[in-house]
Amino acid sequence: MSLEFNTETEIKIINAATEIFIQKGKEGARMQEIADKAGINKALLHYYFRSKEKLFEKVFLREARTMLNTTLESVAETDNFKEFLKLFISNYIENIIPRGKLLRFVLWESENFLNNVTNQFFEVVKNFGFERNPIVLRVEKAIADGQIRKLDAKNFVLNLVSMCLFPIVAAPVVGKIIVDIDMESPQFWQKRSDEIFELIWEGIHL
Amino acid sequence: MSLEFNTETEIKIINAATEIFIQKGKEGARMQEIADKAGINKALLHYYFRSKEKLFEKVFLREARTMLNTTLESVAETDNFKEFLKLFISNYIENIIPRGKLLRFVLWESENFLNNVTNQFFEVVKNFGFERNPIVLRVEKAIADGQIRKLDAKNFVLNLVSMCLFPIVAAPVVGKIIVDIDMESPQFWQKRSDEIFELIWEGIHL
DNA sequence: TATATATTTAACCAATTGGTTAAATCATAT
DNA sequence: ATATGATTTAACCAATTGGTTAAATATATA
Repeated sequence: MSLEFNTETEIKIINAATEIFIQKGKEGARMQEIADKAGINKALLHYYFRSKEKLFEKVFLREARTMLNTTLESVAETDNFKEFLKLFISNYIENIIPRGKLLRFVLWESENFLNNVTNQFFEVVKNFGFERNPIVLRVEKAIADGQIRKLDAKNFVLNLVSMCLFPIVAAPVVGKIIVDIDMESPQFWQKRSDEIFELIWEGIHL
Repeated sequence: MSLEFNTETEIKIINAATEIFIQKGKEGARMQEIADKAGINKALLHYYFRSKEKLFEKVFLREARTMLNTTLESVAETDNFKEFLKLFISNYIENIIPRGKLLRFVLWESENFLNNVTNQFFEVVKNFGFERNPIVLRVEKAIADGQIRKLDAKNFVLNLVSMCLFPIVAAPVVGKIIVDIDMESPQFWQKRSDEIFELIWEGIHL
């Protein structure tokens, strides 16, 4: 399915729909509200995108792709794995912070589009010029080069990504539960990046 | 608000509602479907719980509480921090695995009930006989006792919880994207527990 | 100007949804 | 046996929702 939107109206619609869908979910969103936010009427909305179902699918897939792109865009190019790690963590967190709600949305709605998400993933990876997940590849290389100790690369990447993403996904709850932290402040996330790096690096360096 | 349900019918309703709400979310759930699953009719459903809104609130808060209880139930009592860590990770993962969908549900719907979730949290913590998050307390004690190196306890706990929860929250997507892993197999999660522990322990022991 | 396309207007529709009502039935305990 | 509360039945309602239609109008292009 093409995810390119050409005409101005198409773009206005998709942007409005994206905002509403992320905010309220597929079931909670209302076609009328989307039309209003796009500054058009319902007739035209259905004229461009036949049904809510089809509109949602386009929105969701584009956003899923955004998430994957954001991930790969956070990968720094450097032969020094220690530096790579430090940069990835701070880049990734910085890039994801403004997308917490989107992340929750994707995780919540993804179950109905699993195969499509898979396809998006491999397309994005290919677009970046890789055959497999470049982060896993990078870790495997670091092991082979003797830059870090032997470990299970996939679980390691899962750990790395988890520490970056989960606190952002769960920010509303975590922010309320853990007192004395302000999850809106850049300092918190800066310090958090350092703490993640330190824990990981201490746990893997030779 | 009381979250105790006494009569058999109340329980049947709450259980049915819980299943449907977790599966379809607040907006996606249908009162008729809940009544059907509870084996009663819509009139009786509204006779017990006046509105969808009120029914949902009770369901959501009880489930949020379940999540928090599950977390604290995973805390093992042992003076040896290394052992504590090992046990917590494997217990927690084991306890959460059957609740992945619930976790997604809570994270997605929580924004409208943030204050209630906060209250639940402190109630649960108090029920377990603590004044503050017992895991954070435990880490602080381990530092004070010289069992691990100095570090930011809150960020450490955030890291710990993230590595346990995120892969379960994101399991549907992750399972599709990372090939060669079967996230349904107990062996995968057993090995994952070991990998998490190893990474953390290597990163914090003296 | 003529033609084609984009957009609005506004009414409309069928289906669904949350919720109500009143009378009938069932169960149970006094 | 009867009184009380639990449950069913079944019809009903108003509001909302996704979606359609047809005619009018605006816009741009040839």
